Amino acid sequence: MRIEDEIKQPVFKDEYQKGYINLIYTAGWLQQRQAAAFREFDITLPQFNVLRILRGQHPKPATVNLLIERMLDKTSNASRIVDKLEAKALVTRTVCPSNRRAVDIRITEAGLGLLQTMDATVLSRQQSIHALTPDEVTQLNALLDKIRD
Amino acid sequence: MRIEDEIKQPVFKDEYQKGYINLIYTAGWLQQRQAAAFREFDITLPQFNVLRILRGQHPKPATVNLLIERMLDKTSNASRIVDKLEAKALVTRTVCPSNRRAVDIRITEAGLGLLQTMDATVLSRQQSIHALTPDEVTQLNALLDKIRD
DNA sequence: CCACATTAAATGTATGTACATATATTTGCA
DNA sequence: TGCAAATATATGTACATACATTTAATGTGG
Repeated sequence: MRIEDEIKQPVFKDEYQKGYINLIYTAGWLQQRQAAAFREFDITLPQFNVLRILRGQHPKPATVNLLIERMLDKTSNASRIVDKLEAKALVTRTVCPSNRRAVDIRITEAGLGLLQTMDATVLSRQQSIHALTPDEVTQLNALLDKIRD
Repeated sequence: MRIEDEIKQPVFKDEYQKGYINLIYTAGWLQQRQAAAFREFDITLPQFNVLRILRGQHPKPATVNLLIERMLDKTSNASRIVDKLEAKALVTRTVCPSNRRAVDIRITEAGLGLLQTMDATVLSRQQSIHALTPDEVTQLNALLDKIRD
């Protein structure tokens, strides 16, 4: 659907303003579809992202700092997201022996199992972007990178 | 900066996965820049968006329902955002005379004044998207619309 | 006319975000 | 050595989001 119709704003000042709004709207649209898929697994999108980072490290531990570095939203509060995952026994938290300020965070077997169950679902929710041809995705990536230059 | 470097994930499964992450990351990047600009005006991004919708209606009132229809994030809680704006005397809330379930929300003179002050700042924060040529923005809009088809 | 569904908004609760601050540990250097 | 700065994480507070529930007003079919 055209962005004009989705937010019932018939006129944009120019194509740039439309691009700006379209970009933010589309990202939100994609994220909401993912969040909906996550609900049945009783997990949120940031929690899922943290779990995936931990799987990437497994069996090595990660620290909170490493999570922050890798997360899409750098300013989020990794510590409290780990709290929630720990409460669900999807990760463990132990004081790092070599640096007692830091905390070693590890994904548990339960966490790995959950991710495996979810992989198919999550990937299918990312399918919307496959509406683009390979050339178009490459174009999109170039345009987005240029915006952030 | 390339998205690979920004989130320190050197390899993506394919260009589609990269596109997905790039889209969400770039939207967040843009929104954080805007939020930073808003801070000095003691207003948040959703509050600003609601104010702009109200200015669009002015001098007609809007209802909470109309705000929800027009907001970029449809699921957000318009009622509580209006609470905050009302507390700052940027909007007024009166029971709609023709339908006492509904609430007429109007932007105040103070609200209009704030928006006018902010317009320049906000626009300058949207400048990043002007890194694109007119043709490129048009391409971007077409690609985003295609994703949401 | 009235019970019942529908509609509009507000509220409750859990989670996440943004920013400042606190606590504990480690490091560096006078 | 000892003490200040830096580092790693946690916590406090305000705001927003997501979803369910509640409250009040309106519409509707029997």
